[in-house]
Amino acid sequence: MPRPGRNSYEEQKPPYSYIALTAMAIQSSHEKMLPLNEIYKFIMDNFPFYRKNTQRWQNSLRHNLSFNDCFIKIPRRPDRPGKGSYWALHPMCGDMFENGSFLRRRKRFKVMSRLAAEASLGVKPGLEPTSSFLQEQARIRLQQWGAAPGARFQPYPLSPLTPTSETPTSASSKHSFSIDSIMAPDFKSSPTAASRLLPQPALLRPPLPAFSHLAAGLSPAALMATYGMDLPVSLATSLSSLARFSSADLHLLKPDALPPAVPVPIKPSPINPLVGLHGAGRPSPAALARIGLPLSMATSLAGSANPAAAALSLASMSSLSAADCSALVSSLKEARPSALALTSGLPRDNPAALSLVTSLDRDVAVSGRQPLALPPPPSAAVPSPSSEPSSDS
DNA sequence: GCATGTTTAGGTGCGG
DNA sequence: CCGCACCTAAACATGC
Ligand SMILES: [Mg+2]
Repeated sequence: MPRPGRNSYEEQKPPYSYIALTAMAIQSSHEKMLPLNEIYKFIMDNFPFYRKNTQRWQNSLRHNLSFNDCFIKIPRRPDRPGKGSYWALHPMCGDMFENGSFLRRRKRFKVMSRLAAEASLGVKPGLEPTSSFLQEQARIRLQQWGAAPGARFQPYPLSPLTPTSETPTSASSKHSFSIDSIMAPDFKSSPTAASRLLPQPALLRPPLPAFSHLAAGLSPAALMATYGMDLPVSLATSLSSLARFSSADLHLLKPDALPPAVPVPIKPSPINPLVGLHGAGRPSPAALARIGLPLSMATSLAGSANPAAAALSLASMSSLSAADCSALVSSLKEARPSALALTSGLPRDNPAALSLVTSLDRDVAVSGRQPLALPPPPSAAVPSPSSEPSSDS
């Protein structure tokens, strides 16, 4: 029997969960993201208990990374070669722990499931049971595009702050393809399905300058969650280090200051970096980005019988303008599974689709990075005369 | 083979 | 009893 006095620090299991340990490791890093082996190293350096039986607990830890939505992968860019992705905290997960002691957790963080997404979008539930339907939809769509090289992407409304009115989307954007042709192509393989995709405007990533004043203060990981493909770590770091973005900092984002887009098959993470701007526990405007959206808020806003009231309540919680809020709420209802799918990944097994996507990304790099007029900086909170957030129910 | 991820499955403990 | 957070094992895929 082990002596009570002898098995102290090095043999005692720390009272922290794997989630807590991993969050500690990630938050201790300057960029708020770490590769797997660095997470290992942090835990072993700081908790001698985990210097033994590494195979066992590391298996559990990897399970936690995959299973828990609060951990997301940040794709590596060519300027950071290495094994595996970076792991970061989901920008929406906020303060997972009471007071930050890592000992007690609040509610489990879960992003919108497929069923919830379809329900909030008013879409017929599909047949595939897997929760990774976003990736699957992306794969299917891209294969279709690969078969039809002239096709173009629907712009995805990732950031509601993106001035969509200024984007070169023609009136044909209302020519929506049938949702059924996306959701169940295997069951509806009519020849018109592919042609119905046909005229589509170019894929638009939210252009950085449009909301770069909001990028100031975000972690590099949060920025790269959306711009992992386009944003070098160094630029993400310099952006996040700004206390407040001013027009004098625009030179950081001049097109010639940005490196050329690199056609690399990297999965963009379906995360919007604008989250977390309004304090812990507060839903940010980006919470309406449909992706990475906490289920409770997505359903309540999308399902609100009174969109105007929902927008008003959102305005009271954020510093967004009333117009932005109403646009946000309405766009939530109009979101299509294809828009979700577009953000969720690239196929590695389809060269045709891959080349198409990378070429589109080059177009985005040119057209999406023109210097834009900055939206007015967030002023004081909206007075909101009827300040009660009427989340009808 | 090994590192990195994803997923399924079964188990424990706690609180309503 | 149930739901929930958490733990552990293991099968499996993928890329180097
Ligand atoms: Mg995860």
